Parts: sequence; structure tokens; C-alpha cells
Amino acid sequence: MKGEKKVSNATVKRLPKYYRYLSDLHQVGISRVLSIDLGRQMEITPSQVRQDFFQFGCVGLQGYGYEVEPLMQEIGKILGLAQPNQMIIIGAGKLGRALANHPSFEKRGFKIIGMFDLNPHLIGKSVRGIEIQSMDALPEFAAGHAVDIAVITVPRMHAREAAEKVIRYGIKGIWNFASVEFEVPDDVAIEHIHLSESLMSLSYKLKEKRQALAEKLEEGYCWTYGLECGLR
Amino acid sequence: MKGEKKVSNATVKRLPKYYRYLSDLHQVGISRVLSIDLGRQMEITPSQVRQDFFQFGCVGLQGYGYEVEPLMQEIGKILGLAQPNQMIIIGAGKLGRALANHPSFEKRGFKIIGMFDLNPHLIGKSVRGIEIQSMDALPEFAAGHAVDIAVITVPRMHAREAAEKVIRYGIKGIWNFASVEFEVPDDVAIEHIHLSESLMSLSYKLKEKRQALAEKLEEGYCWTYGLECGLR
DNA sequence: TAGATTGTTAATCGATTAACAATC
DNA sequence: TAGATTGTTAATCGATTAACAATC
Repeated sequence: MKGEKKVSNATVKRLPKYYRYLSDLHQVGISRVLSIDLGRQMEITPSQVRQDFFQFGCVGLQGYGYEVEPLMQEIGKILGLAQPNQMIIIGAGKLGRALANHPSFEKRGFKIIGMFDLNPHLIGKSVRGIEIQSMDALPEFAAGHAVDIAVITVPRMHAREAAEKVIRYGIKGIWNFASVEFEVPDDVAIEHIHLSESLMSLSYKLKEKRQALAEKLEEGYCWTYGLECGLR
Repeated sequence: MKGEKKVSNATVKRLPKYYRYLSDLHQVGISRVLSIDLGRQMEITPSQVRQDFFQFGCVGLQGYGYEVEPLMQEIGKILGLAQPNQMIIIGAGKLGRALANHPSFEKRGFKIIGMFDLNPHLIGKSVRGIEIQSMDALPEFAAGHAVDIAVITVPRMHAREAAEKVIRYGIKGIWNFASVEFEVPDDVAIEHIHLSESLMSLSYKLKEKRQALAEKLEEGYCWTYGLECGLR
């Protein structure tokens, strides 16, 4: 039995979002949800919701919808949230410290157990009870703790080196905030936060909205709008 | 002529990445690139690269590849990078200040022209020459400046209110770092950075890698590996 | 039971890949 | 010119939507 691995790529991409919405529902005490309502939130069709869940053997009740908690558990399990992940932060600058302070990671089972930096002014300080250590302390720390994920929040120019180090010390998950990309060995998982790409997408959307508006105006909606407002 | 709007959805999603790679090539002085090389970097087929560019009327030379700079210009134009975007940051906590310090935004034409916060301890301080102002100063500021994008880096609980404000003051672009989603009017563009979703994706990948490894071991690769290493 | 909503198959749609003629 | 790579159409593949029987 080769593990299931049946869930399609497109579905996997949606799972974190499902999980978030289900967790929101759970939090406010809603215990049942219909594919149509979940679909509305996710901005997809109810059909797609059912198709998605169908892939991992539905957890729904015909005529009744889905129980929020078991569904959430199931998705969590697929996402690997069943067992907690231990993280360290490489780079204790503003971004690194901001992430260390982020309350919602721990809630999802992502626990920060260490912070590291090159800057001697930062070493020895604490963030949320976690002491910032020298990068030199990293090998020993990695050997002594089960570190699942290294968060890379160092400046661009140091990112590659930082990544090489954490890989060398046997850490298999990298969450990269530096705007560089690097090749990693086949057994290492990496996820990039590309802020400038996100910003470019926003710029595109903004441009589209403006063009849509400009076209409307051209087509005389301006006049109609004046009319609607009682102008003439 | 209704504006072109021919570029497919899937292609648009790739444009920021193309732009980033092209800009990297440009920076190191490479002026020509082949679809096969660009494809390798993007992890897509050369066919897809050509198909993508075909959609906005190719800028390539048969037998020669693509000129980096004109191609970059063209994609930049589609993304709305041709004219600079002015941004303000709502929330001058660690994250807000980290973003204000980020050097690469300005390079792409995203300029931070103001920062706002509720916290009286922060008001009056400066980040990179930008003074942190009271939220009360926002309406006047928005009226007096052409603000394209508001970056929301306030805590979750204040995010909705912040968004409502910037929308009320006529800002049409929102870059949201708070882990809440909100409905916005039809003429407002919004882009979310969902850190915990990204983290869940990483968790999924990590789990997959581990499973793949475990399967290999089960299938006896362990033994083979020992053999390769000269063990017996 | 009757009503409702899921489970599941089939149909449609869009995106990716393949192929090759056009042309630099 | 010959060689190479794009432009562009056609074929394939995967993802989404529609539809309805199954069943709670």
C-alpha cells in the first residue's frame, strides 16, 4: 500500500483555505456546513467542494452537509498538522521578530523553539521568552532538538548561506522570506513568500479595476450615473 | 476597442515570476534569453513560455530567442508597473516597519509615502525618513496625496476597521497582512498575504517528503544504500 | 415518508503540451 | 544559405461544472 496520494494538485492548493474557514466556523461554534455555503466563502462552486472532498473519501452526510470538526481533522491530517512542527527562525531582524510574535502559528501547532542571528547586538536578547542565539550555536542546537522547519528572514545576500547551513544540519523544511530562490536537495521541502510578486499581482488587479472603470465612463455610464443621482 | 484583456488567468499568475527572472537576467547584463532556459527557471515547458508570450503578441525573434529588456517592459506594462504606485502602511508594528525597510519595493516602483498607527508611543518616530502619523491624520493625508495602495499590518482585531477606513478615504488598493478576510467594494483591489496558509502548504510538502522517504526505505532502498556505501 | 444534500459519473471547459511551418 | 528557435495550430490532459441517483 503506497500511501494514498490521490488528492489532485488543484485540490491540495485549496486545502489550507478550507482548513482556515472550517477552523473559523469551529471557533464560533458552528458544527455543520453545506457545500454551497463553504463554496460561497471559498468562491468556488458547491460542486467543486464536493468533488474535492470526494477525493479523500467523503466525510459528509447526504441530506445533511458536513460535520465541521471531523472534516477539519481530516484535512489537518492530510496537511500534516496532526503532529506539531517545531520551528527556528534564522534572522532576528524586524521581520523575524514580527513572525516570532505572531500568535496564530502556535495555535496551528507551529511552535518556535529557537532564534538565531549574526548581529552581536541582538544575541542574548529575548523575544516572547525565546533567546536569540549566535549562528555558531546552530549546529549544536539542531543536533539536540527535533527542528522541522527553519524560517529564513535574513537579508537577501545572506539567504543562500543560511539555507545551506540549515540543510547541512539536517533540517528538512524551509520557509523562505528572502527574495531569492535556491535549489534544494530532493528531500528538503521549501516554501517561498514572495512579497514583491504579491505586490505585482495587486498592481495588476488595480490596473484592471481602473481600466474597467474608465471603460464604463467612456460608454456613457458617467452620464447615467449623473442621472441616477438626480443630476441632469 | 475594449482594451485587450486577452491574457489568460493562468498566464497572468505567472507574469510576476517572469518579471522577476527577467529582471534578474537584466541585472547581470544578459540581454537575450531562450524559451527553454526561461522555462527551466520557471519550472514550466518552453512550449508554455511561448504560448504565454504569444497571448500578448510575441516579442521574440524566430531563431534567436527573446530580448530581455523589451520583454520585461512589456510584462511590466501589463502588470501596471509602468507608472509608480504610492503606498501607505497602516500599522507601524514590527511587520509594518520591516516592510518599510524592505529595499526591493522601491526598485519596482512601489514607494512608501506614509505610515500610520494608533499607538501614541510610535507616533512621531520615523522609519527610513517616513514619520509615523496618528490614524486621525489619515483622512487629510489621503485627500492630499495620490495613495494607490494601503498596506494593512495591524493586528487581526483592528484589520477590518482599518480596511473600512482606507476604502472610505478613496484608496483603491489593499495589501492585507492581517489573517482576516473581508469583502470589499467592486472597485477595490485586494491582495492577501496568508502566512498560515503558506505554512500549512509547507507542512504538507514536508509530510509528503517524509512519506516518500519512508516508502523508499520500506522497499529496501536502505539496504541498497548500504551497499552503495560499501557496507555489507 | 418527504425533502434535502451529498456521492459519483459524465460533459464541458480551459490550460498544457506537442508539432511543425515560418522566419530570423 | 543552413541552423536554430519562435509563432501558431492541433492534440492531450486535467480541472471544473452539471446532473442526478443514492441516502440521510
